[in-house]
Amino acid sequence: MAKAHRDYHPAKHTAAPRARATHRRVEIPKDAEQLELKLSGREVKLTNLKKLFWPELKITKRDLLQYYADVSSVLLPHLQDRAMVMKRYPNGAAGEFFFMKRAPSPRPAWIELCSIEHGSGNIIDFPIIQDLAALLWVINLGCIDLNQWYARCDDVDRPDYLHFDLDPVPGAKFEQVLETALAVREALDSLGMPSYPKTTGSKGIHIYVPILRGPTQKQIWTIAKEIAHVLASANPQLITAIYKVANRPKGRVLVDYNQNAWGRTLASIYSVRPTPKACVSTPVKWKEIEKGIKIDDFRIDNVRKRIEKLGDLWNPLLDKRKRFDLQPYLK
DNA sequence: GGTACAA
DNA sequence: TTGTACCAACGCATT
DNA sequence: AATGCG
Ligand SMILES: [Mn+2]
Ligand SMILES: [Mn+2]
Repeated sequence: MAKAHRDYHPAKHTAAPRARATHRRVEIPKDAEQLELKLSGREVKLTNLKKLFWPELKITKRDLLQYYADVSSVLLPHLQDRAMVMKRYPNGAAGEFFFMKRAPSPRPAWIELCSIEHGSGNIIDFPIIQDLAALLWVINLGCIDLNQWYARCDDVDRPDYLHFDLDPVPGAKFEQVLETALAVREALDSLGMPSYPKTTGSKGIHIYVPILRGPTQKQIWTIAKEIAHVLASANPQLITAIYKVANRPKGRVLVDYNQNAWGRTLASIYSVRPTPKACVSTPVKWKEIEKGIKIDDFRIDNVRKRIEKLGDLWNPLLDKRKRFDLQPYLK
């Protein structure tokens, strides 16, 4: 394999034979402490099912697994073919966490891998979450939210989207995040870029733009940076794009373009977050942002009902067509 | 959450 | 048998 | 070259 450098990161996708049936509702029993589930012929062992992941809310690890099983049909397409960074909370939402990139062993033979060479020469075998069995396997490891790469495994330096990560600087209220989101949409509209918002489930909003695959992550970063700085200068009382924390004016909303970088990730759509109320990163309509929403309107206990009603509002992010062509904007 | 290894 | 360590790492900006 | 940042 050729050596990795800034704009070239070889990767190899190790795929097992596919068994990707869409499932009827999978029901995880409430009375078992551990069990093995057989899903399309794949056995996955689920453990510590009665452990309280949110003690105050009486939400168990079993309940978290059940949530992910229930949303899997809308979630899995967004994870397809992407390396997954695991953020593991074996002792629940308030417990300590650690990041893990290598798919741990032993593991089921059907866990697919994305082997990515890093600039340092390190080669890391990330897991890819391709089906319900793999999803439950990774949640059982203690993952609460899911953090997948922006680029698919067959070309890990050419992402499928550009995004803006809106973070309130201390002192800023969520209303300002909403206002900033609308300003970002307006700027993207004027460039002809389609844009889709979701709550992060934590404190901010993510806005994604589906793009035609082609530009490198670095080129996408450059464009996002330009847009963020234009927005900040046009709305200096509301928005900042300053990278250094100490120089960042208080009470503004950071339009963080810096996450558009190789090997970085954000919490995925439909991820439960390790917050006190078990909030979920939830796609919303621009109309809802205009009307006003709150982060904790969307939680592990009510998002399933919303999905039943609205389907996957981010389905356009998966569309092969109707993706924005950044080519004319590349330097 | 699960393994490896030391005590 | 129990206890503890381990489990990631990029690249750009600033200094 | 080392540190800060997310
Ligand atoms: Mn954020
Ligand atoms: Mn951020």
